[in-house]
Amino acid sequence: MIKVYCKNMSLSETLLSGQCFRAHQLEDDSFDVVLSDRVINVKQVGEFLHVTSNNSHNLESVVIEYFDLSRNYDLIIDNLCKENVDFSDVLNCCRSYRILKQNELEMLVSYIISQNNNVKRISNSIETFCKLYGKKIMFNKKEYYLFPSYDTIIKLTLDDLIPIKIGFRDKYIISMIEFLKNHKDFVAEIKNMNTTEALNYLMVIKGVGLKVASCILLFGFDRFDVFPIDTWVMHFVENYYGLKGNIKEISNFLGNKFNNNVGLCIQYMYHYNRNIK
DNA sequence: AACCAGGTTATAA
DNA sequence: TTATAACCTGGT
Repeated sequence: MIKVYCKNMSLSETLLSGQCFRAHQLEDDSFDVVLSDRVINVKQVGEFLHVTSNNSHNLESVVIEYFDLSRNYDLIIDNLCKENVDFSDVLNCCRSYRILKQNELEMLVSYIISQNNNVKRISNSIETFCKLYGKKIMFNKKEYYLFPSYDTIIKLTLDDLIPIKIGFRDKYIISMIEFLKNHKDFVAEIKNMNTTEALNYLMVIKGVGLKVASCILLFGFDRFDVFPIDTWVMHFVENYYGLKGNIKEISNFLGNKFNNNVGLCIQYMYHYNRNIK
């Protein structure tokens, strides 16, 4: 077991907020979480995370990256509070919430599935997908399945997707697969792009619009200058700022307000509206 | 029994 | 260029 310092972070708030579809809460309030290459059990004890895993190789750095522990959220939030006093109560409510750095390919598939869908069904679909096509991991006498590899995913057909129960989104996954076949190194490619380039690159895939592409960049590539505006955020802006408009108008409003941290702030709005208020 | 869900696409005005 | 219907499916 290793202990990792996680000042001012809330594990449960972070994992249960809806950004991650593969965290399992256990009776002792710890979580089993399936990461890219391993399963971890993580429990918060004060300002530390106690972590075990089936694979202890580089475990500390893996945990630090996944929970984004090297970023100074207090500093970011303090600065945002100064610039946006009218938003400070939301910011302060979200101080212990972290943006996870999740697997890129998993984010791509997960957020394509997420459109016009609910969290429970999304989780079920992803779980089935992993069970069918991912590598099995035994951890604490339980079965877990890693997210399927690139090489496995690009071989899948429309028929292979039937048991996943994703309805009309199946053709979008096929479009993604065709895209992936031509871009084996898409992760490295995106890392070398600015955010606008990366969004346009991803939106070539049928079923990936601005919202889904933004979520992929936010949760998979820790890009905070994106606009993951969904129905929850639209409701928040309407209730909180009395602003009604189309996505473009809301984007302009938020972009001018929050600049390079607009993605983080929008995620806080989502979190605040859906999980706190 | 409808209604809705972390949207996108295709079509029409 | 902007607005609106249609979309699989199961959870509530």
